[in-house]
Amino acid sequence: MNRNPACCPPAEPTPPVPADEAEADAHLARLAKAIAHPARVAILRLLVRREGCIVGDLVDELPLAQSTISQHLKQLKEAGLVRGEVDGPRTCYCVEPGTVSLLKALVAGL
Amino acid sequence: MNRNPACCPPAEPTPPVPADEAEADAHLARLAKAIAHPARVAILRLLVRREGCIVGDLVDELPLAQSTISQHLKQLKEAGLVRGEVDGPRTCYCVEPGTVSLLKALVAGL
DNA sequence: GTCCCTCATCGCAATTCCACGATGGACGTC
DNA sequence: GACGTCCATCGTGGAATTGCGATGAGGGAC
Repeated sequence: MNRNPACCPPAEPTPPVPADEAEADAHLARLAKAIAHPARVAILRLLVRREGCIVGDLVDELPLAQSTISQHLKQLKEAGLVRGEVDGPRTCYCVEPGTVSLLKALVAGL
Repeated sequence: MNRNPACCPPAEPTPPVPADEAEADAHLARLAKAIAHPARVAILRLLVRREGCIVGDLVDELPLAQSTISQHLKQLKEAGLVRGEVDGPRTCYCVEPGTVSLLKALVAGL
């Protein structure tokens, strides 16, 4: 069940740096909002643990409907924390390490 | 304007440690939600910078109504990131270092 | 006492979030 | 081709956020 195809270990371009004050606040707020729900934290953790994950795996692990999980994945993707690549009939999601690092840096800078 | 009375530098009890997996997720989600808005990030940063701050100072710094800022402060307080103490007619807010440390640790542990 | 200043709280409207079932597109398998 | 699996999206309710002005409690100054 732990499929780890060549979908995920990508060379992310760069962990971009925060710009000025207000923009850093806004960026941190957006990233924080992305993980401001227990289900999304759980998803992120699962994706980190096994490097990449099929949606069906997440549906098995979490007590939520498939559509709900898909929605949470969308939010994580829009925040840039996660990437999804179509792998035949399935979709493989994986974390975007650069964005996660940026989040950690922004929080550490508080 | 930078008032720093004896209100704030308190000896916070302890930075409590996360418990099991699901509870850590929930706690991280709650803290993340507290900073999931640019205004709250800005407030937190201001409180860190000058150690403690009167509400009026925040109203001067931020482009928001007094009632809105008071509301954001309430959310930060409920998350435990901030503490408010009445100082005569005013109220002095300051960060709760233990909770901030916990947030940093939880994010770093992703 | 009477003002005035500071701030928390109370509606209220507009928006967004959260969860779900249902639908449908894309892709293998046969 | 027909069928089944996997998943994204739509539509819909209910709840929570976000912003504001208005109100009022609490304390100093006089």
